[in-house]
Amino acid sequence: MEPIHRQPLALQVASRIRDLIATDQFPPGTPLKEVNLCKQLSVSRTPLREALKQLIAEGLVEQIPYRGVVVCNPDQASIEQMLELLGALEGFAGEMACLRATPEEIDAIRVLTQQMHETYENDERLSYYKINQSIHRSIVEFSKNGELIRSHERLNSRLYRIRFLSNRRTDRWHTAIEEHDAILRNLEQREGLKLNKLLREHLGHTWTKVKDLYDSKKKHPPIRNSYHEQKFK
Amino acid sequence: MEPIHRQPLALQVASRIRDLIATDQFPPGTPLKEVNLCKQLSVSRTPLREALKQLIAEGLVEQIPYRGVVVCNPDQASIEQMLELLGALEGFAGEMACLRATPEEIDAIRVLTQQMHETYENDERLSYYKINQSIHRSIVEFSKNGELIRSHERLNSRLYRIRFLSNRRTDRWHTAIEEHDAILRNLEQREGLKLNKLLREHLGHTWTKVKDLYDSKKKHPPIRNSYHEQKFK
DNA sequence: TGACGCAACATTGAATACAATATACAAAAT
DNA sequence: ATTTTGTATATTGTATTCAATGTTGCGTCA
Repeated sequence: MEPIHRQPLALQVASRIRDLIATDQFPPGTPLKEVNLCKQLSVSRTPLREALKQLIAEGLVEQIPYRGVVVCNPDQASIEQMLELLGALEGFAGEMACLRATPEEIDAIRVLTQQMHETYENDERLSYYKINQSIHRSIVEFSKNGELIRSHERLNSRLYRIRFLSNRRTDRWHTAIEEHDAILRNLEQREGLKLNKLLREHLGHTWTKVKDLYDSKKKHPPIRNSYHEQKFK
Repeated sequence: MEPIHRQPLALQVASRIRDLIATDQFPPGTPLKEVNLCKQLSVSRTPLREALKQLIAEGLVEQIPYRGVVVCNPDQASIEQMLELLGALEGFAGEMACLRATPEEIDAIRVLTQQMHETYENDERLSYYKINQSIHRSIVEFSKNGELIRSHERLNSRLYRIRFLSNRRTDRWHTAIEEHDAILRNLEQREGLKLNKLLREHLGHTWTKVKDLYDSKKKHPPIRNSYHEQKFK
């Protein structure tokens, strides 16, 4: 029988903060002050600190001794590295999925790819983004490698926000969909090596999108709303 | 001038426990009771708990609510998955290293490989193990991808103990060294794809070694010295 | 004899109190 | 005027206390 899963407070706090970061409510640079957060989340410092420790381990926030925890603001270089690694993980996952995915699972990808086309027709960017995420997550799941799935999940969550922000760009939308068609085809035909290459390239293109976003930001630097932001440099 | 790096207590505690697990002083199944460890390490529960949270995030220990933390005892399936992922990471790292390693860095690998030969001649297994680790770690470093390096480091540390234990087997030693020669050759000639494949296969062979160890353990189950061990099942 | 219930104990979860450290600002010295 | 230094304050790091939960073992009752 399925055991009941408990959620210690620290875990709940961690997921909440994760969400707040992913949805840009805690943008990079935000100082996560313990007493403030305690009040906002109605928990005491102990579980909050344990949650922060977890986020530190995930690389979502960074800690400076006696100075506190701030939301990470990865620079271009580390984002490029993260996407490169994500590409490697997904590529390998795709290769394994070609060996291990069941026909039913491939059907599921087919359905999702079809839905992705529909979001394109209807210009629904948010749905597109979510379906895109689903497809990639599914492919990784079908590798049937739990470690790989967890690694991917963690890295992906760190990139969630930045990829979401770069999703507004519409110029690469069409080619992205074509790439997904190719991904589906190669999965259907169990062409592991080709799928690996495709996925790595696909993520490489994501990097160019993100890079454009960054470059345009540099020209028009956003107004900072937190006077604390520069404190830690 | 080089800044002084502080080590919060929790971090120090975490590395200490990590070492204790890697060196098999805390074998799988060992319950990590907070008050005990506090006394042994002379710290209070708060930093200890934060350290444990970190180890949980790393996957080195697992926590059951209200029942405590125990050293993970990964089964064959998850070890296989971990090694598969490690192979993918190292393979990809090797591919990138072919693009990015400097000649001096490749020289360093050459030196290490030579030293590895010497440990083989002199039958020094511990040195062999450590040099082997150095080579693999170096290749990953030469990928110049910090994210990849950290992911590899974490996964590798989880496998440290089990690989160390399986290092006693001597029958695959010679072929392993030959593989390392091939790895060096392909790195020198910047044959990224071939090196990728080689490294993945190399790790695949590690799996067969580990598997043999496991299988022999099954026939002669070790005597358990902790009466708590079975408490959590 | 075996199952159930209850109580005592052990252990973790959470909150609070206290100590260590860093920052900011003002006063004093050059 | 500028730099330095001391002190107040804010914030994190650590220890301790209290509460919640799980386990064990014994006694009672069918």
